[in-house]
Amino acid sequence: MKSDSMALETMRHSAAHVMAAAVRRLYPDALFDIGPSTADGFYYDFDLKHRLTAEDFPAIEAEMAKIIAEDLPFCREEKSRSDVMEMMSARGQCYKLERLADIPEGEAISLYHSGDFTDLCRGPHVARTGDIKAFKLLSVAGAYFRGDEKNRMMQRLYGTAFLSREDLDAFLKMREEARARDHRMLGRDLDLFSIQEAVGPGLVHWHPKGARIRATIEEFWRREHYRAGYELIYTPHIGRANLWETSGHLGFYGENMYAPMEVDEQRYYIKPMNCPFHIQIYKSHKRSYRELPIRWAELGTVYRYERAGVLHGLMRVRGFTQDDAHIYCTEEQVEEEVRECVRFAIAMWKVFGFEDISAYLATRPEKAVGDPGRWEVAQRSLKQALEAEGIAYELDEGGGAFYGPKIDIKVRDAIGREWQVSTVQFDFNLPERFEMVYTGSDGQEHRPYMVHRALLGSLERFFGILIEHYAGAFPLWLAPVQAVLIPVSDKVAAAAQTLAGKLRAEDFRVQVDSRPEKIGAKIRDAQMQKIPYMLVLGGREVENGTVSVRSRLEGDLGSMPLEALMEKLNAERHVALKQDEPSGTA
RNA sequence: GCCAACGUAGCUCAGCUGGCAGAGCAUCGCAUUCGUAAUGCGACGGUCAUCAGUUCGAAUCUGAUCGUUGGCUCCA
Repeated sequence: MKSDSMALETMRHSAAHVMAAAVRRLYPDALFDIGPSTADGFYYDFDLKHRLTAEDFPAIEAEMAKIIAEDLPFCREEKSRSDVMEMMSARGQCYKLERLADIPEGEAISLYHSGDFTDLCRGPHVARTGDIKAFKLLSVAGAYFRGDEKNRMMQRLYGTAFLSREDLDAFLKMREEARARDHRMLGRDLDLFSIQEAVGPGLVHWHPKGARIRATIEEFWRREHYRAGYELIYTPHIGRANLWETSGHLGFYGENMYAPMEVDEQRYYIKPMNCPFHIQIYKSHKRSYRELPIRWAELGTVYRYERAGVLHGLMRVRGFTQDDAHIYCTEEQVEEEVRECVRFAIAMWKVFGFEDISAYLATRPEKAVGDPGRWEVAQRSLKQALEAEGIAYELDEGGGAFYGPKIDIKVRDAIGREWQVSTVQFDFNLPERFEMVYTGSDGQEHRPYMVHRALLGSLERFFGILIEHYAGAFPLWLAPVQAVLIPVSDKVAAAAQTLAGKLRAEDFRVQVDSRPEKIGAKIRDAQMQKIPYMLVLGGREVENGTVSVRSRLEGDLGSMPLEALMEKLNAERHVALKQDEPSGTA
């Protein structure tokens, strides 16, 4: 397995060389940067006059196929720095010269030759170009030299390669699958949400069906928070400039904040964060150690200016609602509080069908505020929480924010993609800036520990992930329309309305499709809208007091009495929610 | 913000080197009253993203703006 992945990486890197060689044959003026393998393929960065587009791919692929058919050997050659420098200068390969300068003095400098193509490269490579089994070019995009936006923009050509044709086909099929469940497309087709030019980019409209799902999520979220010992609060959407000066956001987050509005000669900013408001509630009166831990949660809507190029459907927006909470506690309580946060996050994700959960632990960076002893306490608690809950994690040493260490939790969706979602982070900055204190049992003032945490992240992004995870086919408890009633003819239309009324009285979300269409057409529409159940009602059913039930997944289930249907639906909608059991997160 | 591509009816798309704006689906109307993935006929629907320019004439060519997409950078 390990050696397989090594072999794959090596082959992809070699494929990048072959692609570069092909580009050189087709565009002799091309300057080369680097061409590494990536998680699912490879790329190579070029600087060339011709603007590459997907239309150029067939020609490049054909040239690559030719090079592979030539079955050229990859030959390694070590050379002196000056020799390589001379060679690259002669060819005008300025990017290669810069890369050469990066190689530390004393380290071996190697070239790889394959036919007439030579590249400065550490290797390793496959033995011959013919070892590249299956490849395909995927896309072209701009990329800054060395990833720095101050540098020149290169043309990055992406491709992928696999050890077999079957693997490549499987990969392409998976890509197709990911495209088919794109939340932007499903959001429109299932009438869940929209983002409109007339209103502005990154601003989300939740249509009735999307809103119904959101309301269901929010109800569940609130109930679980109360059960877990949180209090819920509401705070304003704007606040005076002075508040943001105290918090420091105007200084270090100002670029992401919207311009202020002036009211009564005071400047007000729309909030990019909820924290200062939560802190103000904390500071509304003197706090005792007896009140701690304090856990306050809010579905807090914030607005952040995100650069135009980064917006993406629901995944990256400019206005969004965080499922935010802040915990204020004593040092003794830190460990337990952090562990509860992690436990709560895991429980939450499992309810929504995400089972594969892992994490990053990011620790103290070079530049940091706060007492190192407190950082130590915080980091230890985060580590212990992950280990106690059995969550696999990667350590990102020095990757924390300047104000505190954090855990980021990631989940894998139904088609294996990872999403970074929940976060638990300490803050040693805001309690100082706002001079937050509590009175201890010793009668002295102490600084509380402060933890920010979001379980779902933002409702918008969470919704996007959820749509793609379920491919729009939501489980019964989330489905905006749980069942559609299909009267066979007008003769039973009234009976259908009566039945719908009975189901609504039991909190089922049902609609009646009374259009003068054939049953087949109504079934088809319901299937395409991914409605879990279709209830066909005709003379037979009305006479017997039954309904004919069709499941979205299993097809025709035959007739059953109304009571049996309700029982079935009830059992199914309560599976995830476990409504009558304690949540186990308190 | 940067590089590139794109923007024609609610949706998916056609519209050739500049010469009358099109189809399917959806919507609406009429007929059909139907038994588990598309009933038939008809109608409505567009400042061709916006604004300038070139031209006798622009959906088509040029520029700017807005927006979208794929990446880069960012993601306190």
